[in-house]
Order: sequence, then C-alpha cells, then structure tokens
Amino acid sequence: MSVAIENFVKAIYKNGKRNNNDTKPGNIAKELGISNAAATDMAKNLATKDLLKYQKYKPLELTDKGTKMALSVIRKHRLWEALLFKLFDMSLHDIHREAELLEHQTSDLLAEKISEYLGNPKFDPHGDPIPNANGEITTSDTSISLSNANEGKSYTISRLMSDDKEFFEFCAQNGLKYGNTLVVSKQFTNNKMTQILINNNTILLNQDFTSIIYVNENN
Amino acid sequence: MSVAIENFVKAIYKNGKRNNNDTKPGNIAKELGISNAAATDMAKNLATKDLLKYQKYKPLELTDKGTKMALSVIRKHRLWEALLFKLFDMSLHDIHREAELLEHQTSDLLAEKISEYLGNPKFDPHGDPIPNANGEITTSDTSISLSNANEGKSYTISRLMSDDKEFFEFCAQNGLKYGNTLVVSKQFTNNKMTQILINNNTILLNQDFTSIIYVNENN
DNA sequence: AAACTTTTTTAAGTTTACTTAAATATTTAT
DNA sequence: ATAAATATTTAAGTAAACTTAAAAAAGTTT
Repeated sequence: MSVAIENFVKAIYKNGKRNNNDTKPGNIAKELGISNAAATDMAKNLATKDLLKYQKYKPLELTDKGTKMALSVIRKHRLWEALLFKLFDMSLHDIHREAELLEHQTSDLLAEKISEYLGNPKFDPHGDPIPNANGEITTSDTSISLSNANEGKSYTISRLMSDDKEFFEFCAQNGLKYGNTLVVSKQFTNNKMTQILINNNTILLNQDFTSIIYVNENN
Repeated sequence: MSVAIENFVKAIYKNGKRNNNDTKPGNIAKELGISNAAATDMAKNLATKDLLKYQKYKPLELTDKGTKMALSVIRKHRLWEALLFKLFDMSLHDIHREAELLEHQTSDLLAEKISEYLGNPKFDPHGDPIPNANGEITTSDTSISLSNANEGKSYTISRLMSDDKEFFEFCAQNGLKYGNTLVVSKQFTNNKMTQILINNNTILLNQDFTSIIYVNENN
C-alpha cells in the first residue's frame, strides 16, 4: 500500500474524529492538497480494496481494515514524534514534519522497537494518544478544551492538537507545553477569549487556540 | 528528487567504487531489480538533470551534482544504521533494510541531529565510512581485504562490506563484528580459503566472504 | 420553489517509473 | 575475422496518482 493511500486513509480517519466530521471527498482533498477529482478517484479505488465504503455524494466511511491502517500510520507517526522529541533538540513543528515522512517507511518491527525503547508511551509530545499495535487508543476522558475551562482553576496541559507551525511557535514562546500547569484567570464573553497565567506570565488566547489546547483540572 | 532517482544515483556510485567498476545500465538495472530498458530511460532522464553523463553504450558517469546526491543518501543511510544499532537490539540486516527506506525521507536537518547525537561518527556498524555533510569521506587506508591477510597475524575487523542477509547471519553466529579481533591461522592456495581464529573458535571462510571482510593489522 | 452557488463526479489528459518485445550495437568465442 | 552470444537501445504500452474542464447533483438563499 502506497504513501498516497496511507495518507488518504489517515485524512479520513482524522476528519472523522473532528467536530465537523465531514469526510466527503472535497474535505479530504483540501486536507491533502489535491484536487476534488483526485479524491473521488482515490475513494473509488480504495473501495475496491475494502479500505472504505464509497457511495456517490456521501461521506467516505472507513472499513475496519481502513481504520486499522489509519491507526497503524498514526501510531508510527506519534512514536517517531516521541522518539525525535526525546533524542533531539528540535521544534515540535520540525519533529512533526519529519514524522510525516518517516511514518510511511517504518516496519511494524521498528515501530515496536521504538515503542519499547520509550517504555511503550501512551501519549506523544503533543499529548496525542499513541494507538497500540492492535490499534487500541487510551483516551484521557477527563480532559477538556481550554475554551471550556473555569475561571480561577488550575489545569495541566494534556494535549496540543494541531499541526500548525505558527501555533507551535506561539506555544514554545509562551511555555504552553504538554504537562505544564496553567491557571485560568479570566474567561471572556462566550469563551471567545481566555486569559491564563503560566510561568508567571499572563497571556490572552483567542478561541482558535483555546479550542485545540486540552487540559485536565488539578485537584 | 524522487526515491527512484536517489537509488539510481546511489547504485551508480556504489558500482563505480567496486572492483568491477561497471556502471553500464545493465549492471545498475540488476542492482536495482529493474529492466535494462528502464535503466537506459532513467539514465537519459538524469542526464537532462545534470546528475550524470550519458553516452550510448558507455558506462554511466556521475557528475559532481550526482556524486553529491549519492553521498548525501549514503550519509543518511549510514547515520540511520548507526542510530538504530545504538538504540535497538536488531540484526544488522534488519537495520540495513530499515535504513534503506528511511534514507530517502530524512531532511538534512535531521541527518545533522542524528550525527550530532552520535558524536559525529566516521563509521557505521559495518565499518562503512559515513560521509560528512559536505560529502567528504574518511577512509582508513591501512585496511586490507581478509583474503590478502597474512598467516599467523592478528587483525581487527574494520569493515563488513555487504548487504547480504546470509552473510550477516553468518557473521553474527561467528563473532565477525566490526572492531573484533581475529588471527589468520592458515591461507589456502591462492587465498581461495582462509582459516581464522576468532573468539577461541576456528572457522573457515571462502573467498566470497574474505573479499568483503576488511581488517587492520594489529601491532 | 426557483435560482444561484458549491460540491461532486465524469472525462480526458499528464508525468513518473516502470514493463515487454524487437532492433541494433558491442563483446566474446572460435 | 566472422559467427554467436550478450547487452543496450528504441518503441510501444501500462499503472498510479495526479491535473483541468465540463457535466451533474446537492445545498443554500431569497
């Protein structure tokens, strides 16, 4: 199975997990930077390989086989991120970029070796869960989006759910890092803006950012 | 530049460095497991990209640009081998196989990080020299092929120059490892067979193997 | 509900990296 | 030196993964 196929299946899986939940070809095409026509073509092709169910004009639905493939690629991606993060001094964005390529050239054996070496971690440096070799995911159910956090409470950052360079740079500059502690000092109307205290600094976040930062309340 | 191109250029470089020195399309084709016609096609294509000089029926010659590309790929391959060897308990053959894929998906930045992490090593676990970022290679000029070694003398293994699974398995079983010491106990007619002492065992090697094992004389 | 916009699909075409088969050149053996 | 064997090249064709343009369906607005 090719890189194009792995990325396609992964994009469907990821879009399926998001709020919008739109897995129609056009959305997948946008995600992958290819034309809508190419996405439709690929969808038909993958249907014959039993990786997804294709019905004209309907959202694409991964089969069990397709889901398994997506999770295998995601597992490899996150294991690479965890390994590169541990070994090298590189920005999260650079690490993400490297993992995006390495994930497709990694045997199951190597993935196991990486996992073992890291002590079979359940989360990568963004706090994204690492599926195990059977495709099972541990999700920390207690974590909430920072936009839903409460004023005056203290939280631990459990996930930075993004691939965006600017976001990572902002995080790096402001101490927003997996495992760090913050206090919500003020939530503005409709949680459109959130003021937080972190590393003795006060910072103001808009909803684009607070919606992709996940936290667990400290007790 | 594609994986196919990187592998093509690498195959020419490697064949050029070997005794036979035959870089005609057919030889490269055999190395890569593609048809002669495909190799001729690719050669013409790469000539337009200034990676090699192509003249009908003549051996292929890499340009400076082509040589640089080959060395960059080889550098990444050997850095990966060194890293995987250090971190994981995997056979040299498995490590080679993984590196064969990873080498094409490694940014120069990541290569530098790996190199740094390993202390900028000059040799990989087979004893193959690792080109530096400028494509310069350190070669240990004092090393000779085991088939040219002298009876009764002691040597240190400096290189196991092969990609072959059976060879690596044989090496692993018999203590033939980069850095290990052996004594040549007998050279048979025309060096066709060599008897050596290693780890208190006597083993007999044919020329297929002694010609790809390189050693340095101990003083 | 009709009109407009957007999305999806179909159709036709491109590029890369191959393939096989046949023609041609080179190399080897006698 | 010529014939036979081998290797290289040319030609034609294929599959994967795209593209653009046009047609068709779906969704949105008034």
